[in-house]
Amino acid sequence: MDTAWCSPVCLDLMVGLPMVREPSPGRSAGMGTRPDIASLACDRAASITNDEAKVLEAKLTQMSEENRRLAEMIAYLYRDQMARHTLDGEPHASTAASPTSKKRSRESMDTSNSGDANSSKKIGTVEAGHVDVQSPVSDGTCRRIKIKRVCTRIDPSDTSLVVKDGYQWRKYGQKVTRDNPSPRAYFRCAFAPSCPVKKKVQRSAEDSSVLEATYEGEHNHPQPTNTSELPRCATPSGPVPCSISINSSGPTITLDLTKNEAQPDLNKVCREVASPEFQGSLVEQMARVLTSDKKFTEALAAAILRKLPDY
DNA sequence: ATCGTTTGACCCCAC
DNA sequence: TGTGGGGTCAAACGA
Repeated sequence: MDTAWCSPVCLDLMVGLPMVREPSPGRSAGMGTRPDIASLACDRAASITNDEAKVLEAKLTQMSEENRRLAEMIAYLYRDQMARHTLDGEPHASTAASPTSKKRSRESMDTSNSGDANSSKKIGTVEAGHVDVQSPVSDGTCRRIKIKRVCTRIDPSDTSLVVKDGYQWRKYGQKVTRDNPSPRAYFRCAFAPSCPVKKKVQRSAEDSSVLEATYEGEHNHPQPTNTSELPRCATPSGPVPCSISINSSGPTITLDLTKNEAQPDLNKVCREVASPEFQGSLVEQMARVLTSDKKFTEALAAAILRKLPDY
C-alpha cells in the first residue's frame, strides 16, 4: 500500500478570491432583490472600453501563465514520484531473504539501500527507497514487511534524532552500533497501540548532516495529518496528489505530497513544475472544479464588478 | 499523576 | 558452544 508510507509535506496554495464581498454603497442601495451577479458582470463587461478590456485580458493572460507553470510543476513532481514507485516495486536482489536469516536479511537490505541513498545525495536533501522482505510469523507462514529507508539532510548541530514524517512516534531504545559512532534511536508508532510500524533513526556514518530513517512495516491506521477528507482529482495520466476545495475562506488547492512513497527533491520539483504537461493538467483540474462551483462563479463575477467603474 | 525519554540489562541470532 | 552485536524491555527520571 502506497499510503502506508507518507510524509507530512503538505502545501496549501490559496488561489481563490475572497468569498465575502465587502458591501458597495453605490451598489447595495436600491437593490431590493439580489440580481444574478454573473449576468451583471457580463452586461457590465459589454460596456467597458477597449483599453480596460486589454488590461484585463493582459492580467488574465498573466494569471493563466502562472497557473500553467504551477500546474506543470505539480505534474512533473507527481510523474517523478510515480516513476520512483515503479522502480521501487521491482524485485530487488536483496529482498529474497530467507525467513531463517533474520539478521542477515536486515543487514543486506540496509547495504543495498544505502547505495541508492548515497547516489542520490548529490541532488537533494531527501531521498527514499523501500523494499519488501519476508518475515516469518507464528503460524509458520511468511508475511511481507515493507521496509523503507529515508535520508533527510538536517542541521549538523542538531543532535536530536527526530525525523518529522507526520506520524507520532514513541522512542523505546537507543543504541550505539559498531559501524557508526552516532547512536541509533528506535521508535514505535504511537498513534495506534496495535500499529506494528517501527522506525530506526541514525546519522549517516559518511555525512553527519544526514539522518537515515528506516521504517519497518505498514501503518494500520490513517495518517494523523487530516488530508484524506478532501477529494482526489483525476488526470489523463493518473491521479495527481492534489485536491481542490472551496470553503468559506475561498478556493484552496492542496498539494498533498504525503501520498507519495518518496520525499520530493526540491530541485526536481522546480523542474517539474515548469513542464507544460503538468501545468496543463492542473489547469484542467482547476477549471473543472471552479467552473462547476456556482459560488465561485458568483464570487468571480463580483470581483470583476469591483474592478470595473461604478455604474 | 501522567506521559515520554533515557539507559542499563537482557534476549536472540549469526558467526 | 562461546562470543559479539543488534534489538527490545523496563525501571528510573524529568517535564
